[in-house]
Amino acid sequence: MSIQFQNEASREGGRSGKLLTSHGEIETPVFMPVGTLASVKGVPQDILEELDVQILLGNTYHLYLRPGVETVRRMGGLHRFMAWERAILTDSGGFQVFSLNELRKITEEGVTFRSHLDGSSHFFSPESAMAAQIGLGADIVMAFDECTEYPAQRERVRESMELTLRWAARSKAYFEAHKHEVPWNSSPLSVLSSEERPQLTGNWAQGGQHPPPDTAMASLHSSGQPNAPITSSAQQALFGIVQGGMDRELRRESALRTVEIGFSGYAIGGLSVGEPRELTREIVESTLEHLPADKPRYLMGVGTPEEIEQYALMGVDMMDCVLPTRAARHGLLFTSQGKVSIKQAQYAQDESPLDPACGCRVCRRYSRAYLRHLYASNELLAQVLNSVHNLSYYLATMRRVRKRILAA
RNA sequence: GCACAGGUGGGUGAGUGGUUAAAGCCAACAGACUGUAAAUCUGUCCCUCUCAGGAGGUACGGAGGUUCGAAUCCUCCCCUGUGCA
Repeated sequence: MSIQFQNEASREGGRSGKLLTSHGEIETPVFMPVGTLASVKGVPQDILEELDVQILLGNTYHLYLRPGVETVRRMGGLHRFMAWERAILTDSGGFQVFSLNELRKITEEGVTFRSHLDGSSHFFSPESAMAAQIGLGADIVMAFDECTEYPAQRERVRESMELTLRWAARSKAYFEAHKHEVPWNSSPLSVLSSEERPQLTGNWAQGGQHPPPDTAMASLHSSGQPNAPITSSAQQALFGIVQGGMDRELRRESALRTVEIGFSGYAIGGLSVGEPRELTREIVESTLEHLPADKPRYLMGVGTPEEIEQYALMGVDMMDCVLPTRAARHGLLFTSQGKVSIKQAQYAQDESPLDPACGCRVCRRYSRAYLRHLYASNELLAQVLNSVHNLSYYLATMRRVRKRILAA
């Protein structure tokens, strides 16, 4: 099977469980740091491990442009390439269709992009996006979707949603036909050290050793009992993405029809695109109702520490957001006392730790005055330390939420 | 001492008679950031008042002058750099 989700406890609509992937087990609800270019900007992998990051995001579009899917595939896939043995999820590139809006052209067949790096022209379709994600070899891959802009007319939202649904079916069809081409071996790599790991020669695609046949979705329910032994075969899982803009009715329809196509998990996409925060919450809430309880639910691109806590307690299992890392690089830090803009003059002489309630390596060691100085001096270390702290804060927030749900 | 080249707002540096309180960059200060084209972007950045649209004052080394009008032209002075004595 591609992925297992075991729901262990629920409370106030929130739930906690385990997600079993080919590269380890993930406790949910989980926050997934974003490592677009096979790197969480500014933070080395060993620190991510120390922070107890269980799963990272990578981006198909960016990695496709550089270093290229073929390069990553030849190096054994993203895990080996970036020396990260825990789980990885890749986004399909659908979001870039949205954010690179000046450089794209969408047709039924797919999207023509112009590279933001050199202006060269490229084409992504559901099929090619799947092929790229299989080549990269993340544990969880996303269907190729269109992230509907906001605001948008209802007719436009519906058309966009229909396109995403057609692309979802195509994504799944291609994925099912080609998922055996994943660049890693069928034995769980996470339990092997680098030395023990079988050398991948790169001819995996030419047949020969295929992973065991897919037993995927069907067995998901039956083996969901809490005490079942954790055995994950090496296979990717494909998630579908619900769209439907800010329209509850279209969201419902999108959810039902996406579930009908059948995926290992379901994402709520198309939010955090400029709409008021309150509206985001309403749409999340009304979309969650229509997603199956036995599959992981992934809210894409959200949010602040308060938001991820809130959504976790509403029943969202997975979230990712660039906010902790980007804000960190820009001097905005999240603490138990609220936001701290470390660049402010008021911290120039402040000897106290950034967040006295935080046990992270940054708060244990450095003063606000020092962090402000690093930032003001444009020292690289500022970005590193700020990112480590923010991620630590996000991860700690989710640990707290899990604990709270499990204690119920 | 002579000859050139210069002295502009916190710094650097444009501007060589009139929308010039004076470009751009830097610094400083504040704000934004939510499936990463982001070590990015936006605003403020001489002083005072403001019914927030503006109003007034001061300002381009100093002092005079020419002109309706000067950072810009002229005279003298002060200072800096380079070269020659």
